[in-house]
Amino acid sequence: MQIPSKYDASKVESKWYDYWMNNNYFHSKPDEREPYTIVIPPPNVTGVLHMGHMLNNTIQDVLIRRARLLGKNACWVPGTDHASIATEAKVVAKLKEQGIDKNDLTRDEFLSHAWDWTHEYGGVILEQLKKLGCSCDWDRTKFTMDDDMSEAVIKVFVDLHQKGLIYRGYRMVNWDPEAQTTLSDEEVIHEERTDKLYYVKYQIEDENEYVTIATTRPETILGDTAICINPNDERFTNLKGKKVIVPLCNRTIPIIEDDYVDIEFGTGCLKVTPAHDVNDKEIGDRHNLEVIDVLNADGSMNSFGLHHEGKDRVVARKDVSKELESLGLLVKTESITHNVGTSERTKAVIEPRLSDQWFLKMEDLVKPAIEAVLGENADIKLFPKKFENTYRHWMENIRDWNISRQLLWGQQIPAYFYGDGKEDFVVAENVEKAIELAKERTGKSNLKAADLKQDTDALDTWFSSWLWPMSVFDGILNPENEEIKYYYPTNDLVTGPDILFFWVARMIIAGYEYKGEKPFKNVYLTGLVRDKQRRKMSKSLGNSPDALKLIEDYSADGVRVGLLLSSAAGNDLMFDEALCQQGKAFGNKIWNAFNLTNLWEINYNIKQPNSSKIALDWYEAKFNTTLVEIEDHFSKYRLSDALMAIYKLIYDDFCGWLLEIVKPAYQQPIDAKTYNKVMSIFEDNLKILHPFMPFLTEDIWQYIAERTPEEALIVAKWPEVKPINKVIISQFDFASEVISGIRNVRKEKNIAFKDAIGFFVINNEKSDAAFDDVISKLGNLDTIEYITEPVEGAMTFRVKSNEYFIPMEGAIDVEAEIKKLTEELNYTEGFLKSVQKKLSNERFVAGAPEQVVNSEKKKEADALAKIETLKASLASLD
RNA sequence: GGGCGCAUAGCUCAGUUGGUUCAGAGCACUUGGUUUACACCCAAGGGGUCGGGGGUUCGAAUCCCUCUGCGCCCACCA
Repeated sequence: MQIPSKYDASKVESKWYDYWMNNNYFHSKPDEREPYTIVIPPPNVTGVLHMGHMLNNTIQDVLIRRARLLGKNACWVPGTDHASIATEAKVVAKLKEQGIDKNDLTRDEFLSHAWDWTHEYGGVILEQLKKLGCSCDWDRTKFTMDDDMSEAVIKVFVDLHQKGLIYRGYRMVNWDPEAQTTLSDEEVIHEERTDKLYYVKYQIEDENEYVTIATTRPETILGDTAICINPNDERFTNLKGKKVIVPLCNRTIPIIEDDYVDIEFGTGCLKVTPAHDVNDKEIGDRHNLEVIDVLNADGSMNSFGLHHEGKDRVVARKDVSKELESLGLLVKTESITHNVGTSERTKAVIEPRLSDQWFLKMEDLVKPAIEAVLGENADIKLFPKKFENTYRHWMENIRDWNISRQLLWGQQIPAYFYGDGKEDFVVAENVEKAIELAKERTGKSNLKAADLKQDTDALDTWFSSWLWPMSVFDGILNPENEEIKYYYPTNDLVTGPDILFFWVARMIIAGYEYKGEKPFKNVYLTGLVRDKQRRKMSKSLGNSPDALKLIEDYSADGVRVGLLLSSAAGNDLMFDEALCQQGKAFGNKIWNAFNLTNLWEINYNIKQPNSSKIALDWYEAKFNTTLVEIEDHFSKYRLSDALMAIYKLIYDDFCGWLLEIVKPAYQQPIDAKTYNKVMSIFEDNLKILHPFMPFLTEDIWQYIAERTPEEALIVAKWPEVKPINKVIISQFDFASEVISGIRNVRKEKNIAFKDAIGFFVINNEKSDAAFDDVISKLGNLDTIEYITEPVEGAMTFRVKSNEYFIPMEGAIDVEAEIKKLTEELNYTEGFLKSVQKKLSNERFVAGAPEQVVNSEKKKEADALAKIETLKASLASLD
């Protein structure tokens, strides 16, 4: 048949992707087969494909395609996440470019812009996944803000509220002044920073004495409502019960005593600002202190900032310190290294801020989730296992989850206020139900929708994505539907360890709460993709390659192989384009192997050469050995090792050895029996490689034979393991050493391969002659003759105790031969000595297992035999 | 501050219960090669006191202690 001499990946890849789509192979519906399900970690709806996604989704596709080949009902559900804070930030920025201020828009107007944006960019990343070859069931594509998905979120909120697990509280929360929203504890990243520690004097009321405090935030002095000392601090007994005057605003505040104060730190005096520090808030609560908030929502000073009003807190800090200095109240400044909370998304420094927020009580919810991963009969396995510790630590120290966000893009909190009081609200799925509830609560039967004001906050994105494995199958709204019963729990979850808490842990929590069952059986945590210098790949560094450009340059198959070649689970992946090149070269190698078989002329009348027959038997044994190895790797999620095993099988064993052995001489035909067997082996190779290189393998598969759509490789049957002939493998290994020996002699003596040579063997090992025809072919030997006496005037080499002779035309360098033999003899004698030393150690013979002792005895015997051979050779040269 | 993990060839990493295939793989490197599938190729080869030190054992890359150097997660001390 006519095939292109070069493999054109870009054409081939789109062709087969279309073919798979048109034949609906990615689509799954419940049937009698065993399901194999993966839900995609939904990428941000407005995101673009980066290397992390490439790795992640390649792994998922490998797992899905393998499951499909194993005959399971493979279902990979794709989708995107509305990513409330990230998307809202992007929309706000875009509006700003157009001169529109978010605050000038109504809620509906803003949301309409956000939806426009979503519709414009929303599908991009999913299209990119198709280029990578991902075999997702696109008919099932979900978005976390689809109507039914949102409905599920609201239903869960109402339910948790009814259970008393969701509550509203006035608490110190993490405030992002840039996004102007609260964040959960998980969204706060602690960064080490060096700042100034300011020492400031406060005058004691009615005295000309001062106390000095240390603070990193002088601008909050204006919010001070007490000075605190440790009651046991003997230095300050004179201060007890006195008052001090707050600098700048000249308010009088008390000196209080609390054990919290560390006598050793700073001056031992602490300024207490309950509005701007979690600890100060607690002290304030204990001592009934006033709370003075000096900041606006955007981090600028409010009217309590007096003449600093309107300045950003950072600017105000400097200005206040200058002012203090000019007043002679700034004693000194020091450098201090401490940790500062920053926003995961906006990088802004977090302000502790008091406000009314919604919280989810976690204490009881986490219990089944802890048991599921860490219990005695753990239902969920993490790969690699080391993350179980991290998981445990987080789960056991969990605090209530702040789920409200002061954002518009997301599910709006279904709480409806009927009055101005903090408790004057009802929680319901919709306004109609809310009115009913509000009527009951207030006794006012004339309440209308217009009388109710819905809470303006939206829910944390993760409060929707934690339902993902259930809600994509409509498992929340219709818990008894056929799909959720069939596909849930899913099998494997593949994601990065950075969202272990954000997402993975919470899905487990939600799964047990709403299905009473785990959401997935195994969690495969990939590493971060880094560049060659170990730097994290990021847009700002510009070290992240363009994913689509890579696919263009190296083919999707090549990139997939490149990514997987060095990515053990949980280890960071040092990405190097050279690996993609290796992937592409591998594809080329296989294509050329196919090209070779395609060039052969088949003859039905010639007999199968013995060398071909034995080589095919050997390959079958080798293939099955590898197959067993691959199964083991897959069971441990060692995809990199599985791929490497296949790589070596195809590259070395199939192309390097088998094809070379069965390849007919120039312009000679091949016998039909060999040809058919080679092609059937080729097909088996394609099957096991298909999950990794889906396009190339499908392409060759379809060239090998006419196939109906039902016979496509993507839905072929994974090979079954057959019994392995171990003897033939060791015979081959021996033969390959002999061939190596021949090649070495040829190289040393500069004998071209086309010149056939004579070959003689003293078979001390009594090795089987099964592979002699193979040795003869690959060594280009005239004959192999078995002899008992050394050949004179020949190059020699040894494998074990066998000696091989290749007669030379010219003179042999006897000196060099003697030297070579002597070196070999010395080495073997040294080896023998060490083995014998071990064997003469009574404690070794008594203590070691029998098979270990036997193996040492075998080594001894082999060495003795070899020494004999070497000595005989040396004697014959003298 | 608390916890977890890592250190094996130039690079990226395997090495499961201490002995059986214990010092390995891929890449890179060196040398040679226009044999009629493939130079995106073939053949051959060099290269490691298994981070340092100590211990347990007949036997340690593997178990224990210690030191050094990295990485990650968690954390409200100004």
